[in-house]
Amino acid sequence: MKQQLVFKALADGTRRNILRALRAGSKSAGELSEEFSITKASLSHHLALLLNAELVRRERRGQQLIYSLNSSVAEEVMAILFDLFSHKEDS
Amino acid sequence: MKQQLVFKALADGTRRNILRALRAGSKSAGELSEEFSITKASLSHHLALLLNAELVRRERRGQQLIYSLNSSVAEEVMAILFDLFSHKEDS
DNA sequence: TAGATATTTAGATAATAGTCTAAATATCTA
DNA sequence: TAGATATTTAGACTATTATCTAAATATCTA
Repeated sequence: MKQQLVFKALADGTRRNILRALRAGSKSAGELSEEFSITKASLSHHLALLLNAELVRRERRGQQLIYSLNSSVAEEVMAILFDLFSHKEDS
Repeated sequence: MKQQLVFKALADGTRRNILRALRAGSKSAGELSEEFSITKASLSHHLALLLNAELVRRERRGQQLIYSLNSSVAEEVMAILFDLFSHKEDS
């Protein structure tokens, strides 16, 4: 996991909203685009960053590309935060 | 807690390193500046963002300003991540 | 295979962010 | 109170990023 990619990906509100939208289940790029008031091109850009950070997975189903959450990276982020804020004397 | 401020603050590697540096205990701006190869002005800028996000606390001791970790916000961030990656059916 | 649909990629633009130097503010001490 | 020390603030510059339109790619279906 590349920390920098993950934290940069999480730094944008639209991308966090995309993750939230995917909690209901996996969705195609087109389905997601209906929920956001940005162009499909911009959404695709955000999805590419989320994918690059491994926060989401992608699989093709015919003409569509289906995106879904990758929860395991969230666990890694939490571990990093836990470490980041753990006072050295504590451990 | 303002999510946007916290995630933006965590998106920069230097700022995450500042948090790491503070795990050993609270430090003054000057002490911190010895550990980073940027100007005091730039460091001050980063500290202001961390403070604004409430990831660190600050108190004056004479001429010095002492910075320390604010672990409670880390816990909040973890809760948000937990929520962000929790599939709706699960809850 | 042509045309339609789904999505991404390319290139441009405007806003945001990180860094620097120089100047300002706050506190201490002789 | 004057000068020294510690830190921040102001203003400028460059790099990065979010967004858009237009064009390209991939897949399906008649």
